[in-house]
Formats: sequence, C-alpha cells, structure tokens
Amino acid sequence: MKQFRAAEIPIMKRLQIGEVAQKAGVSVDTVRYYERRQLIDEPPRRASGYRQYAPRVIGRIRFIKQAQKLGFTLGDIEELLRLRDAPNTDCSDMLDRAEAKLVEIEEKIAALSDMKSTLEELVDQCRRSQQGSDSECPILDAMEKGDAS
Amino acid sequence: MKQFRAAEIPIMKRLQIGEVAQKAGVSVDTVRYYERRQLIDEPPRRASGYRQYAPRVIGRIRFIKQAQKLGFTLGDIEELLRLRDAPNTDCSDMLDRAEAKLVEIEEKIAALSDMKSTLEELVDQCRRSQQGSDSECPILDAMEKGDAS
DNA sequence: CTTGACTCTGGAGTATGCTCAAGGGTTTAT
DNA sequence: ATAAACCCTTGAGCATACTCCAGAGTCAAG
Repeated sequence: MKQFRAAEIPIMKRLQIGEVAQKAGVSVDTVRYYERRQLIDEPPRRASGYRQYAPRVIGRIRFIKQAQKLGFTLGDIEELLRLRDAPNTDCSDMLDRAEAKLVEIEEKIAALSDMKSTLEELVDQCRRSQQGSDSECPILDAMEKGDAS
Repeated sequence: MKQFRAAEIPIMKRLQIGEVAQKAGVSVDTVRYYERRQLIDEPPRRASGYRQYAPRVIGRIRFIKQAQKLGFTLGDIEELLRLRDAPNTDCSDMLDRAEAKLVEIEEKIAALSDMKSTLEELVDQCRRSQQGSDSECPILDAMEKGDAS
C-alpha cells in the first residue's frame, strides 16, 4: 500500500484531447485516429461531448510512437499493445516480435544495398564515359538492356 | 542508311496488349495503367477497339521496370523517360538523377540501420534478462520511457 | 457455327498513416 | 457579453503502384 505525503497525493485529473495530443507529441486528429483504430480506448465524455482522458493515455501514445520509430506498423503495434496490457507478459513474446522485425529490417537494408551498388556502378561508368568522347549513356543503356538487375 | 539482307528485312508487326504484357513481363492491367499514367503512349486501335502496339513499347516498359528496381518511383521515371526520349540527351542529366537517388537510398539505409541497432540492443537486453530472475521486460520499458530513440 | 480466350471501359479497392473538409457546438479568458 | 480557441462528427483525400470488378464485345481455332 503506497503511502503519500500530503503534497504527493495524486489528483485524478482528466485531460482534454488538445492537452493529450500536445503532451504525447501528436496531432488531435491523430489521437482520434488512434481511437478509431482502437489503439486507445474511447474515454468518457462531458455533457458537451468533449473527451476526458486519463493521463496514462499519454504514455500509451508515446509507446505507439516509439514502436513506430523501430519500424513497427500500427498493425504490428496492435499486437504489442496487447502484450503490454496482458497481466502476465514476459519478455519472450516481445523478444519474438523484435527479432522478427529485425529480420525484416535486415532484408530491407539488403535490398537497398543492392540498389545502391548498382547505382554506384552506373554512376561510375557515367563519369568515366564523360571523360572520353563517348556520347552514349551507360545508365540509359543499362536500363534498356536489363543489365542493371 | 542501314542495309538489310533479305532475311533481315524488319516487318512492321503490330502487337496486341497480351503479347506486349507477356514479353515485357507485366500484366495487361499494368500496361493499361502505364498508358493511363502516360508512361507509354496510347497506340492506334483496330475497329474493334483493340490496341495495336509497335514492338518498341516492350523496351520502354522494360526500361520502366529496370528503373523501378533501382528505387525510382513512377513519378521519377516519368522524368527519366523524358530524358530517354530527348534527341540530345547526354549522360549528365541521368547522372544527376542517379546520384540523387543514391543519396535517398543511403539515407534510407541509415535510418534502417539505426532501427536495427536499437532493436539489436533491446533483443540483447531481453535475452540477458531472461537468464536472470528479473521479470521485467527491457523492450516494454524502453518503449514506455522513450529510451529506444 | 461454337466456345474459350482475349479484348474493352471506368471506377473502386488494397494497404499505410495520417490529414483535411464542412459545418456546427462549447469553453475559456477578457 | 464577446470572440477566439477549442471541441465534435463522418467521410473523403493524399501518395504509391498496381489489381480487381462488372458486364459486354471480339477473335481465333476447332
């Protein structure tokens, strides 16, 4: 049972969407979007219809944005949030998903690196052909002939 | 003026869309899509409405697909096609665009590599924490606290 | 002649992650 | 009281690159 000194008594303050959005670093529209996508719960409303959020939703939205930074899509994040919410989550489920994402990212890096290599080669050829009197373009040629693959 | 032996006289054969698509390695729908996007010209039609393509459109579509493999979007490729079509194209315009694409790709690789590093670190921590009696999940923690950025 | 394969069109759908629009009500500070 | 800032809704738009749909006409081979 946690003990508080008088100055530390938590106040159950409710927040409007603008404040939530600002503190979480997203737009108001994004907050509503996340609610529509059920990434966050719909909060209770005032008689006016204004949403009244518990402050902990800020942490949840920050979780979402952090996960996005690691390459997880919102679809992925739905599942991560389920794990976060489950009472007996251990690390192995999160580990599985992190490892899977790591593999995806490595594959993307590999694909991009292939493109890079090929472009570098073409750029090189192009620079060399400009130095000679050759008026043909190796980049055009490579794309015509499929040699770029 | 190019000279042909009798067996080499080119025949001005027109092709239907199915044959073009098959030879270019794309779908019929994709050919029509490229026409709609003006990446290829609308060809003359038969009385039936069937498209009658000159064989050189196959090369043009192959050019498009090769450029896509190098990371160029169809928007990018519109411009590449203009360069390809221009009578006095030299290599420097193609070179500019190849270099610009190279920079984009390098930036994407850098971003992905950051993600990778962070995920690897989290995966490492997670594995180590499973070996101890610690029941907390460093991945969850990192996403909650923003330490993953 | 018949039938299966091919052709045609315009528009909507797919997936992703927001963002905008239109029109109106509510709150807050002066 | 007033006005600006805030809130609300639903649905469409944005960008990308196709792909599918529905319904009908045409071609080519048997």
